[in-house]
Amino acid sequence: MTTSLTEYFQSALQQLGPQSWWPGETPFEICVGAILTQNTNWTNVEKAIANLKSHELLDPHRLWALPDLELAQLIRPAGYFNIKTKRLKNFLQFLLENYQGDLTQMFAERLEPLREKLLSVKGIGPETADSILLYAAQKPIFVVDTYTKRIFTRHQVISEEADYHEIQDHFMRHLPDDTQTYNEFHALIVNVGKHWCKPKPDCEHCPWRGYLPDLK
DNA sequence: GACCAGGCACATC
DNA sequence: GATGTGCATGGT
Repeated sequence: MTTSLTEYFQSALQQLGPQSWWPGETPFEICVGAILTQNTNWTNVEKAIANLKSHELLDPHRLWALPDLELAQLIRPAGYFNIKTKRLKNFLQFLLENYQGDLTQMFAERLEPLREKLLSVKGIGPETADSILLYAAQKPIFVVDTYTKRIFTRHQVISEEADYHEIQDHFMRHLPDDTQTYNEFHALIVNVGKHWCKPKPDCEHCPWRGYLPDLK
């Protein structure tokens, strides 16, 4: 008995409700959050973003003008603050040089070319690029993260050795090619991953317990 | 005190 | 091409 991805999606949506992602107010805030949350608990990222907000720095030109040392101190709670300072500045330089700091201009580009350009920015990898494209630009691309790999390898939907692109491709082939579906499904996956499919899983209470393959 | 969190780039073999 | 390592804070 195998379960279609659409069934996983509908089941989680019914049990957990709409997640209303991304947890950010503006497209620029989402871009910043996507970089800050790399390998980091979201609650830590929230503190960093609150610092930027209180200093009225959630703006491409203002953030670019801020000295690296000051930016690093403000985003300190998000961890890896030195490397993330550099990554944020790399993204800002890209945005300012190519689109005059205007995300609307940047998002007017077609999905595939823009994805390639984002990946060329040092510090933006596939998950960060896709998060920006899906949640800030609202383009139809599926985001793969550690939870996605963990949950669906445990469920034997994908193989252990599948790479980012293979997993993404699998999801996009088996789901409606639709921004809202990709948005909601990824958010539901993170929810399930955070609460039940942890390194030490709590399968008994997981919304997807009924879909677990029989283990010997 | 150990473990974990919505990655990514880089060194080394 | 595969594998290992540095980056860092804050919550459980």
